[in-house]
Amino acid sequence: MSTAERRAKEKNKRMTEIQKAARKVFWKKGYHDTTVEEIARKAQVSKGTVYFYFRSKDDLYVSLIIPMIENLHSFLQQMEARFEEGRFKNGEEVIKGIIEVLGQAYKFDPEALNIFQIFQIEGLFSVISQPTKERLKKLGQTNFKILRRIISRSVNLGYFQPGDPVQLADLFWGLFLGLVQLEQAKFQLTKKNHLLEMLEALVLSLSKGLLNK
Amino acid sequence: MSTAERRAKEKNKRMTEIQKAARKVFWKKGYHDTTVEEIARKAQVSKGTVYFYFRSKDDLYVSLIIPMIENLHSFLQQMEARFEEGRFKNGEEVIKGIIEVLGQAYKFDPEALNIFQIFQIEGLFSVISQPTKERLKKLGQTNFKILRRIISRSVNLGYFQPGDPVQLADLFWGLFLGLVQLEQAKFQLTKKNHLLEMLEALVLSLSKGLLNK
Amino acid sequence: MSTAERRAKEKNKRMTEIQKAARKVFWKKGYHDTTVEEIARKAQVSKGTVYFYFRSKDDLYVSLIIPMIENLHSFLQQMEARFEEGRFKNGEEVIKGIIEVLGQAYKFDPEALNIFQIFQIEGLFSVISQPTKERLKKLGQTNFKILRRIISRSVNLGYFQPGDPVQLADLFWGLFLGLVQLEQAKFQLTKKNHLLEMLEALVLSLSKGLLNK
Amino acid sequence: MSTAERRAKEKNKRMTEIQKAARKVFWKKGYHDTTVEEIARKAQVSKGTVYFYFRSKDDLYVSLIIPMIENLHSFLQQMEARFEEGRFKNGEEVIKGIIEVLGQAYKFDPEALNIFQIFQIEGLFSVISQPTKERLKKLGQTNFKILRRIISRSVNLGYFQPGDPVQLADLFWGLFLGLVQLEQAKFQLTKKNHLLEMLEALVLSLSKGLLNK
DNA sequence: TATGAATGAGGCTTCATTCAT
DNA sequence: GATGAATGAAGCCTCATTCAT
Repeated sequence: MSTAERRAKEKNKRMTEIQKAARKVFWKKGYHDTTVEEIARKAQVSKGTVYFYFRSKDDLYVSLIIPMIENLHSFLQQMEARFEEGRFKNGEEVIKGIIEVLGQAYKFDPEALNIFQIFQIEGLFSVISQPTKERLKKLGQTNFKILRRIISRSVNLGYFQPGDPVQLADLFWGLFLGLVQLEQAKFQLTKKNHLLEMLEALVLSLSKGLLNK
Repeated sequence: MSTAERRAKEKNKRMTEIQKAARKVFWKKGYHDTTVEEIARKAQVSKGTVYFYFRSKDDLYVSLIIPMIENLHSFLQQMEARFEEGRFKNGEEVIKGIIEVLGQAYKFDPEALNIFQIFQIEGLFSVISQPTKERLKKLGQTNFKILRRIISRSVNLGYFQPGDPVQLADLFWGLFLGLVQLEQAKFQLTKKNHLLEMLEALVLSLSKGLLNK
Repeated sequence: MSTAERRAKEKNKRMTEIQKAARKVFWKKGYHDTTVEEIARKAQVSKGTVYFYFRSKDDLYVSLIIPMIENLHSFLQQMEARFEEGRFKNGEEVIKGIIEVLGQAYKFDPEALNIFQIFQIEGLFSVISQPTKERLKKLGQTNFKILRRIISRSVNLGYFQPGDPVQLADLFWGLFLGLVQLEQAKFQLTKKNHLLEMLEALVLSLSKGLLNK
Repeated sequence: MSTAERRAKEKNKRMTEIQKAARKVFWKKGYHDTTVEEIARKAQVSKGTVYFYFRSKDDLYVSLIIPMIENLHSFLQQMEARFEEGRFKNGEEVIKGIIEVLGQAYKFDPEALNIFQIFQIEGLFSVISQPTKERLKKLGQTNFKILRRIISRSVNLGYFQPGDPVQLADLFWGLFLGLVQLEQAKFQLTKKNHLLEMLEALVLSLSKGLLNK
């Protein structure tokens, strides 16, 4: 390994460590109540170092969210591809598929997902700078559009009962967000997380209601 | 009307005006990014006046939420009473009832409801002071308990499919929260609000999935 | 009694009540931590009323101190007059006389005396506005000069041991201030006040030390 | 000298500079009328820097006083030790010893001593936060107790006239406080300080009055 | 006269960000 | 590259004072 490579690796490691620390603190205290100071302390580096790797607090924050969204994007794309290939034979399988994607995203990085919500409710919070927000918005919307497309085609295929596909997508998305939220609130008390089980239960409930049988 | 009365009315009006302004700003920017300065400006009063009517920023914030929670409490209590009187003949009616209550709460004060969520995700945000949080927590939990009780009895009555009532309550609550959230995000873009329609659609979807038929 | 007289009396009563309340609060909390609000509340009047009778917080504050200084002035003048009349036959009587004057001043208004100290240590505190301070300074110095004159003559009469009369005056004055201060500190704990006894003891101790025998 | 050492020294210097500036301002204007702004300006640093070195205004304030009290504590302990060793042959030597200790304390840091008084009259002023006050109180009381012990034993040894040792301790302490105060007030005018001479004179006066001969 | 709502200057403190070493 | 001291903008809050009623 060349010196340059080792350097790059070393650099990368530092970055990752800072992000790891940042994730913990952001997740525990929220954006505003998190100080760069605390992140630096937890990452065992100086404040200056944090600013060496990240332009700003915002930047660091977003760096935690992007992978999460991209990950979700990747899962959704895969699902859409499989959908196009005709792998989903009926509505129940589609529901299961969607729920699975959401579950995977959650498993990928539960903490990032939590942070991700903040972005989702950005109508409520302007936790991040306007340009950053725009960038995230775009990414989020792209994902949402894929979801809509899948649902829309499911309706066309007669898998789902006729209805507004946008509304159905909202239903899924909102359900998911709400449950994550709720789980988090409860997690504070019980330190146990039931989201995955919840999602399972959801499949059963919804599959009987939404489907065209 | 006596002078004293007019004064009292005048005073009350000012308070309401400040709250109105506060609601707008809190709702637009979130707790942290809202400055008392801006609230005062929007309410066309001085900062001092805000502090004349409210002990602190927290206090003002909570003053917006409490009525909402209490309102929800009242609706839930009414529903529970009706439930005890045997007014709900089957699971579908229970679902409709619950959705209706949530819808009423939303209609009562859509903005407050949004703010209320912040409290729901308080694990993520420590947006408000500890004592204030405790106070809200208690109120919120009481409401949640009523909801659980209703669902639990519905299961016992055979209205709903057997299952964990807590999980079902979570399902409703999470669904509701998530949808409100989503609607708000969309409201930012379209300025149109579909929550009530969404809730309607939800009745149909869920009633077919959850019910014991 | 004419209407005008009754009015004047009524007015005077209000003022006195405010001063009474002010004295209590100033004495308990000190100048800075006392709010006009609290004085008004304790006097059962509105804040506006306080400002009707007193130009400012300073003004009210000083209004409590002036009588105290004037009272001391009067006592000192009386003593000096008696001294000139040759009523004090020896140094011990002079010491007793001085201590008595200080004791009387204390008895006259213990609280005001406490407040009065603040003025004494005005080198340390600029609790009051400059012009007000000047005014008080002058009054205080006048008193101090009388004290010096008495001591100076006592030395000339051979009552006291030769020494700088200014220094002796300081000794008395400082002793008195220090003791009052100490008593106050202890008063916080024991709620008992021993100043008068202390002054008695002082006579004994000093009379044996200072006198020319 | 290593870079780290130089840095540490530099840092220490800054702190001292801030304290120096703070002392001047606190001493001139008193706690309340002193603004952090002014201290920062006088120390030629930004407000933020003051808070980098001191947690709060209180903290800075106390940092000026503690050394003084500790210094006094050390002197008193030394004296008590010498007392126990039988170094003080008679009452006059004890008085001289006490006065000397007080004089040393004054020499150590005249300004801090002045500030210290504010604490002495804390019944009157609640100049500092409750916890801070408690901390100071304890330190102050410890010193006072040593003084009392010395006096108490002096009485038992027949050095002093029978009497309440607490009262005698008060006498010394009050005298000292009062004189310091007075000197300070005069210092404002003459810019000359006679405290040490005053203390000398005091020895003579008191030694003749208090002693058992 | 009396009230008390309203004001706004000013104080303390936090913290993201910069920069000399 | 890394550090951490230094900065200063900005936020919350208090309270003496004013003024319309």
